[in-house]
Formats: sequence, structure tokens, C-alpha cells
Amino acid sequence: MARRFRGEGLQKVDAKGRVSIPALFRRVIEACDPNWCDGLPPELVIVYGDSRRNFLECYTIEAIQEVDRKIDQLARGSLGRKTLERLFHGQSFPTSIDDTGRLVLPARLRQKINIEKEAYFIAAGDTFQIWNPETYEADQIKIEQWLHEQPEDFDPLSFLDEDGGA
Amino acid sequence: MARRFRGEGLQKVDAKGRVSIPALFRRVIEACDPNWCDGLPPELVIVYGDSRRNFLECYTIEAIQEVDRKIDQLARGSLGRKTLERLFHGQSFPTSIDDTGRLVLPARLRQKINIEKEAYFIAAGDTFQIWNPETYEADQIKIEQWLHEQPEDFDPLSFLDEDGGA
DNA sequence: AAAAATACCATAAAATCCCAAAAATCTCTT
DNA sequence: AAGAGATTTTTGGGATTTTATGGTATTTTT
Repeated sequence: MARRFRGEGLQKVDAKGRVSIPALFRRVIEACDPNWCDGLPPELVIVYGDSRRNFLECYTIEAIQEVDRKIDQLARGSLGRKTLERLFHGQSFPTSIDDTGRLVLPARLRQKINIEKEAYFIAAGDTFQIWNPETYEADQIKIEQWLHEQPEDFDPLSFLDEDGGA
Repeated sequence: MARRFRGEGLQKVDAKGRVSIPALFRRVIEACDPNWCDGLPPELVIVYGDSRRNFLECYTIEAIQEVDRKIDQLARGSLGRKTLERLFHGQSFPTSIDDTGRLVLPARLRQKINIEKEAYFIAAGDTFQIWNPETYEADQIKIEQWLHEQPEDFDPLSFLDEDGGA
């Protein structure tokens, strides 16, 4: 099974757009970069998507290669392929982590998700996301409210028992 | 069937957040870590959940992989998947047991469940939980009160006859 | 030249490692 | 069944390393 990100954390963003990547995330990024070896900067790809997406999604090299392979299998010119190419090839930004464990988020990306002094990192399977902390909190509250509206004995784990989940 | 935790115990927590894992639990953690072999630190994942959850739930590697596999089967972008990713990937902390059998609980996690000098460990199937001792006791009293309110001849074993339980 | 991106250096706090001593448990013999 | 010795477990403290963050200087781009 592919290595997974786990955890979350609030990190400072300085005037130049530098953010420390949580150390645990860094370990995964390194392990999932086939070209990485000690001393080299580990690489990753930030997918920022269209105007509606309000967080950055960060892919390891292995994860993005898997996406690329799947896109390759779609018929050239098909709507699906075109859409995915826009998203993953166009609206994305390949970068790397510097020797102090930081990522530099260009002004354009910071503006897109509206972050200034702080960024919220959260794992999501084989990717991790970067949010404006307030935006994230609002999103999380929505989820928790929804959970609250479920029957008294509802357990999120019950999702796991759903059949195949289309 | 997956190996199961059994037992309970009160453990000291030192100023650095170190806690000895009850030895019996350690055996299970080791046996359920596919990568573990003598000398290596056995790994596990602590799921601490959202703001309302007041205990830590500790998964063996095998147990968490089973959860991950099920999450993989849910449709990308579905609410169920998003909720579970937040819980199991975001609100969790991968860690390992040091060579003296201790776990280090970072300050953030200790604050979350409000423990200082002591932690209460209790088995729960293929996971175990870590509680603030008073919180646990209060929870236990609630369960016992409920049992008390049941008819004279009520036997908890009768739960076992319920159908599948979604 | 101005702005942006990159490289280099520095430091406090936090996490990790290493060694060691109590305390508890087990084993084996008497 | 008791006790001596060995082993495992629990606990404590100090030294070391890593992490997160800040600043300054240098290079590159526009």
C-alpha cells in the first residue's frame, strides 16, 4: 500500500511565503520521491485547481505519476482527459523542499487560498492539503454539524461498512 | 481473526509526556506491525478525532491498514470519504514505541484529553484507548447506571444476538 | 533598478536518544 | 512453599539532534 500522510498542523508563513512542512509530512515526501536521495531537495507537486477550490492539494511524485498514468489511458480529446489535463497539468505547480524543510508558496498561490501569516496543513490519504486556517475551521464545523445531525448512535466508522460506495 | 488487546491499567506520565505501554499491549502492537522485527521500534497510530472526542484511540498498523483499505473504496470526494479522511488521516498521529516500552504523547495530545500525571489504558478489540482517569471513571459510571436501569434479568450478552448491527 | 526568488547563517524550543536505577515478575531449586 | 537469582518492566534524568522560525545576503528575472 502506498505510503500515507498522517496528521495536521498550523504553520507560520513569513513575508517571503516560506512555510515549514511538518516533519512527518517531509518524511513521506522524501520516501515517495523516486529520485530523492540524501542531500537533494525532495520534490512535490501542488495542485491548486480552478477558482472554486479553496485549498492547495499537494502530491508526492509517486502520487502524481499515478494520476498521470491514469490520464494517459483516457482517449485523447475526450472531455475527461481535457478536464484532468487542465487540472493536473495546467493548474498545478511543481516545486521542492529546501534544506531547512520549507516550501516557498509564491504570492499567486497564497492569494488564491487567501493565506497571510498562517497556513493549516492536513493529511488526506496520499496527499496533503494547505488551507487558510479559518476556511478550514469553517469546513470542519460543517462536517461536525453534519455528524451531529445523524442519529444518536451514529459512528463515522459505519461509512466503512457501506458497499463499494459508488 | 485479528489479534486483540485485553486488559486495562493506570500508568504514570512524566514531564516529557512519556508513558509506559502495558507489556501485554506491547506484545499485540509488535505482532500486528508487519514491518516489525526484533530491535526495531514497533509502530502504531493514535487517532484523536475531533473536538468532542475525549480519549485517544490507538490502532495497530494492521488495524489502521484495514481502515485505509476501506477508505480507498469509498468514492473520491464523497462526504463519507472526506469525513473519514479527516478523522483517520488528519486527526491522527503516527508514532512508535521506544526501546524501553514507552510512548511519547506530545503536549497537544495530552491537552486534548486533559491528562497530566496519569493515564488510563483500556483494551477495545483491535484497538486500545487512553483516557484521563477521572473522565474514564465518569464514563464507566454512566454505563453501569444504564445497566442498572435495565430489567432485573438483563444480560449484556444479549447484545450478541442482535443482527449484524450496521 | 526594482522585485522576486534563492542561498546562507543563526537560534530557541521541542523531540529523540542514551544510560541507569528501581520495581515487579518469572524461574528454578531446595 | 519459600527464596535466591535472573529477567523484564517501569521510571528517571542528562545529552544530543531535529524542527520551526527568523534574518541577511546574493542571485535571477523583469
